[in-house]
Amino acid sequence: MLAGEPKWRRRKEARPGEIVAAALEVFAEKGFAAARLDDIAARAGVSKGALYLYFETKHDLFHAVVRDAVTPNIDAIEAAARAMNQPIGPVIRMMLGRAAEVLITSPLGAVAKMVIAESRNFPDLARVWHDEVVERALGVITGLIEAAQARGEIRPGDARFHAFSLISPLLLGLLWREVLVPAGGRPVDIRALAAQHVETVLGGMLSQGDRR
Amino acid sequence: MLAGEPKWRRRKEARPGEIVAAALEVFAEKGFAAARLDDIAARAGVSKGALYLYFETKHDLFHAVVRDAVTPNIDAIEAAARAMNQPIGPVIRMMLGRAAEVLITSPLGAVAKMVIAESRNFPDLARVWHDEVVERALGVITGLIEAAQARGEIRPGDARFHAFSLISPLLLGLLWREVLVPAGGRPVDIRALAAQHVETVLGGMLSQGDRR
Amino acid sequence: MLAGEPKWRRRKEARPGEIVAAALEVFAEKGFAAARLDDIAARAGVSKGALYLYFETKHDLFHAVVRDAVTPNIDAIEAAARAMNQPIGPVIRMMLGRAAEVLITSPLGAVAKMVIAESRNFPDLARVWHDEVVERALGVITGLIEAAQARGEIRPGDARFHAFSLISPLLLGLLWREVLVPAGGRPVDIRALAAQHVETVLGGMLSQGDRR
Amino acid sequence: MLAGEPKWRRRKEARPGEIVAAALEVFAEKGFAAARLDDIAARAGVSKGALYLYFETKHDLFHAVVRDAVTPNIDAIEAAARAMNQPIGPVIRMMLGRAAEVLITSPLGAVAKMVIAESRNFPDLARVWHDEVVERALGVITGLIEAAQARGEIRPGDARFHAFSLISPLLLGLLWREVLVPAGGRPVDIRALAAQHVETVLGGMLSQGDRR
DNA sequence: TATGAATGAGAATTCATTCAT
DNA sequence: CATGAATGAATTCTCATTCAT
Repeated sequence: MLAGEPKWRRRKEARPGEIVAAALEVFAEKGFAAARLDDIAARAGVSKGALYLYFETKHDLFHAVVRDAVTPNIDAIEAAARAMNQPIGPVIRMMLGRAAEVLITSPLGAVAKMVIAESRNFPDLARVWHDEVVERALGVITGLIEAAQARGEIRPGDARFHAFSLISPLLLGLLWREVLVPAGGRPVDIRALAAQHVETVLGGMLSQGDRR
Repeated sequence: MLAGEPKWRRRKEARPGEIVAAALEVFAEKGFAAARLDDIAARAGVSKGALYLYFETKHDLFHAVVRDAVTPNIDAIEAAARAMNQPIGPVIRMMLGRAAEVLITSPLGAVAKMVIAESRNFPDLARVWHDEVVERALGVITGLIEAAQARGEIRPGDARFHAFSLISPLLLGLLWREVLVPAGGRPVDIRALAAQHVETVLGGMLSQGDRR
Repeated sequence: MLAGEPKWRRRKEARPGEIVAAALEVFAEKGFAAARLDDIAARAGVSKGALYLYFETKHDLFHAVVRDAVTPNIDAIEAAARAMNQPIGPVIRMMLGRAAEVLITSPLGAVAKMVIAESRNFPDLARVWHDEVVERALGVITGLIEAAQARGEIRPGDARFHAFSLISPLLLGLLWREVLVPAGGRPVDIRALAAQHVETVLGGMLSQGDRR
Repeated sequence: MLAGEPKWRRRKEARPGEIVAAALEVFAEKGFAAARLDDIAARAGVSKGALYLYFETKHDLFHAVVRDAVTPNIDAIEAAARAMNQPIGPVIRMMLGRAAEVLITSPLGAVAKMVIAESRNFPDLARVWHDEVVERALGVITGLIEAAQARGEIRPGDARFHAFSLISPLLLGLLWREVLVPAGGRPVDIRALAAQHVETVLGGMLSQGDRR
């Protein structure tokens, strides 16, 4: 070994992130209960004991995984809400396109699966998802629709239901990819699905004169 | 315990069903790994050992739970496919209404959650769902849409994507009820959601002359 | 089914014997602890509950198996002791030949294996074997040798050791057959082994003038 | 517990040996199936879980016990084969004396008992014994005898049977000590038995001129 | 008598967590 | 900080024994 070269590099800063990343993989693969800390430690390149330097318990680590996946996306959603005064058609197209992009490229799908699976065992995580992700995204879209209805761009009808109508194929696509493709289902082109869906729904939602 | 009350009673016929019902509850509540056979036995009013008279392993019992929930619904889907030559609007309205009814009143929601959660640990169950439930339902609807497109009732566009568009809010509603309502989310009226959604989507899908 | 023909034949008398025979097979195959009463019952063509009509416990059944194998052989040994006043050579040849025959054709080998295996868990069975089988057989032979020594037919030396010398290859052959042949060992011709052994040992034991 | 006394100590090197030793005791006492890992752990001064740090399963531990007892004795046997060109009488006397010593002072007796008991459940262990212990020892002695027959020192006759004749009282003595002495049998002086037996058998085997 | 469904104590095995090093 | 040996509570699965039928 070369003198002066440290046996291992101190990475106090990086460690928690690496552990969370490894944990995400293992939790997504096995589910919370079936995931073994041994595996997570091994995948993070760390000893089992080291996990406990950064996280109090397995539950704690799971929380961190979910929160870490949620946090960055909150801001993205908030930002999207700025463009609220544009004509609704292009706004919706843009938002769904962007949302599809996020879902495809981030681990949100895997985390969503975990939250669904463990919602009864970790009610607080389900609450975080509800409050910070779902309700927020839904609120933004519902707000856009209500404003558009007020302007006469969109036909009357429950704005929240309209938001559900718009978002839901993304969830379906997500779970399809996470659950059914590994089981032999043919892959779904989420972007294309979202694009066609938006046009269909806009076609049904927009007032006669606003079809564009 | 009342004197003269037998410690147990022979129930060979009824037992498996009772056990599967109890197992469904516990698995839905805790997930596969976290569910304890003790709890399942207790909820079924049976000793732990009795479980093994009817099911070889915990895995086996889980399989039985999923299959028992799937089987009866397969026929319902098949039956729905008969009405294929009606004008598409009423047919779609009827089918989605009926599907919403089934999802609301059957344990399919809970089972879907379990399948999503354990898709990696039980790939064969994910496959059963894919083949027997999802692909089948999707196939029926896709077929209807293609026929309607051939008749000029529905605009061009990927028929499978249209089917996704139609079905997806049901999945969202389902998971909303299973996951987010217990976490404090406000309940969703799945029937009303389905009703409004159908009208919106039909509005966007139907050709100009067919709006009805 | 022919009228008048009983569904099954009452065999109150035969049952215990059939059960013991089945138990011998299973115990010999698996050992006491690993033997399952289910298997014994099945092999005896009887329900598990029926076992308890004839034997109080699994231990009890094991006792019965060992005793049933031992009892008939005791008399044979006793009978052999009558011929004690013949010249020793032919007597020994005859006795060992007969013993080899018994060991080859009776389940004594299997039972011996069981007794060896369970001697610590069933000390009383080891005692029965010691008292009723081993010590008895040994006593007879030791007596014969002592008498022959008194007559000057056999050289001086510990008569009991001489008895050990004579008997031991039979035990070896027995265990060879039970243990090593199933593991790939080449079979031993116990009769031939006994025959050659007797001549060798007699050659060493007999006084000079008595070689015959 | 004394304050300051650690709940456990790191013993990575020593542990496996300690556990195997404890396991040998318990297996020899109870047999494989009836031995409880709890007992083994307690006797090794270790927690139940620690067993699984060193051995995958109970079967695995049993294997280790048998192999550990066999291995060192293989070399001893091989070494004994060097002296092959001496006159046969002294060689045989020496070998049997040494063998008796090994059997008396090593746990081979207990292990032999276990192998006999579990030969059907662990056929591979029976095979190891056959190949590594029995056949090897027998081979050496058979070889010696054949050489001596070629030199005319020993009378004609099946050399392998002669080897059986020589060895068998050791097995008898062994099992006597393991099985019958605990059941009340009077102890056997294996050394004296071996000594007298060798002389008797040599007396019958050696050619006329070679009696020494 | 005979059955076999049901029991429940017990055993092997796993794994989150701790702590001496 | 970091390690990983050790712990022990928890869990699945087995099987001798019982007892309603």
